[in-house]
Parts: sequence; C-alpha cells; structure tokens
Amino acid sequence: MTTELPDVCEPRLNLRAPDVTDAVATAALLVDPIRASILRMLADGPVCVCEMAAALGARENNISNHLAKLRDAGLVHATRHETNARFLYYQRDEAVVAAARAALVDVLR
Amino acid sequence: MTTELPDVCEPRLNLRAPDVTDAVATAALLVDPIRASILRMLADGPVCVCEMAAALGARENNISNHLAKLRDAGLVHATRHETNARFLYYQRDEAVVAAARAALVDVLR
DNA sequence: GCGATGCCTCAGCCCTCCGTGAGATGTTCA
DNA sequence: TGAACATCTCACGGAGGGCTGAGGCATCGC
Repeated sequence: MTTELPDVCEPRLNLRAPDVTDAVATAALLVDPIRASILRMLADGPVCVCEMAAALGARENNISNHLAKLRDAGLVHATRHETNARFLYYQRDEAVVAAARAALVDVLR
Repeated sequence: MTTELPDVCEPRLNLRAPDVTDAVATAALLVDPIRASILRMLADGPVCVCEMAAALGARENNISNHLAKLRDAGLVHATRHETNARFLYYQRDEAVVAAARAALVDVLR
C-alpha cells in the first residue's frame, strides 16, 4: 500500500468500491452491547438464557430476542441440558464465528 | 474454555458481564456500509473525498458526514494535497485502527 | 394433574441514526 | 476580484432497531 499522496492533481475516478457486506452484517450484530456480551461470554463455554439475563441485568425475553438474531446468523445454536431439559444452553458455532471475524479483520487490515 | 455443559442443575448466577464497550464502539462505525467501505479503501493508501464519493456513488456531503464520525473516533485524519490544496486526502491512523481491530477480535475470539 | 419455571414469539412504542438540502469556509483559476 | 470547485456543518424528516408486555409452549417438582 502507498502511504504517499498521489502526484496528479486530477482525482482518480476509477477507484472501485470494496465489498464490505459480510463485515457490515457482522458489525450489525456486534453493535448491540447485549449481543456483543453474549458472544464474548460464549467464548468461555455454553451459557443458558437465564444465566445471561442475570449476568447482563436484562430480562429473559430481551435476551431471547437477541439470541434469535444470533441464531439466524448461524453464530450460535442451543442444546437442552441433559439432566434438566428446562435449561437451554447456547454455544457458538466456531466456524461461523471465525468467518465473521475474518470479514471484520479484512476491512480493518 | 469448556465446551461441556455444566453438571449442576442450578443456573450459575455468578457469571460476570464482559466489557465490550470498545468493540461496540468500533462496530457502530463499521455498521454503515459507507464507513466500512471508506476504512477498507484507506487500507490501500490516501483517498480524497471526491474520489470516495465517486467510487461509492454517494454525495460528497454524505461522505463528509461519515468522515466526521471516523475523525472523531481518531481512526482517520486529513491532509491537504501539496500542489492542489483544494483536495483533502484522508488516511488511517494505523495505531488506532489496530486497537479497534483488537477490540473486535477479542469479542469473537 | 397442576402450578411454577425457562424460554419463545409477536406487536407496539420510542429513540437513534442515515440521507438530504441549505448555508458557510477555504482554495484555485481566469 | 469573482466564479467555480472541494469540503464542512447543521437541522430536518423518515426509516430501522431495541425494550417491553402479553400470550403461548415445553419441562420439572409436588
């Protein structure tokens, strides 16, 4: 990459717009503090909805709304607890998370 | 990190909320396609406002509004062209960009 | 079975943010 | 000097997204 300013006085009108759709979609998920906190918490292992609600000081249906968006994006999925199936434990899909991370890093690299 | 579900039937109410303020602030800048495209374009070297407007198909005052937010965040700064001072060339502050990237990666890692 | 618990979905209100237009500043050129 | 250009700032109107409450489904303990 060139850190120099271009010599020409004429603006370059042939510059192409980069493709940032994946990075923007990921940023749209991270822009909410609750969703960002959820993704960070799940980096340390599975967490159930009521645990997230308690840790983040939010109501459970609010957490559930945000989890729906993360689920639709494929970043997380839920499994029921073996001995107490009332609890839904969420965990990340690390392959999708890695792709999302790569898209963000590509913009800021 | 543990990928296993916890054995206890009692939810863990002692989980702490992570600090995601820096990542959220960065995501708030990347969530707009124009700002994300600007940051990606500037990775290849300085670009002036009219060049961004032409490449992205947006009006110059719109680009300028977005550049103001990136400037306030310290991610970019402007220098006038030496031989034609009408043109403002923007470039990234790579130290700030690296910090923003690190904050995002920390949430998704 | 019945109540309590954990979680989900949906509609509604509210707030924030983006694009636009107008006006202002600074620079170049004739 | 005046016109054209490049850019900035601000106020306004509209669209999108978050929080809430109500209602519903599934599971566990008594």
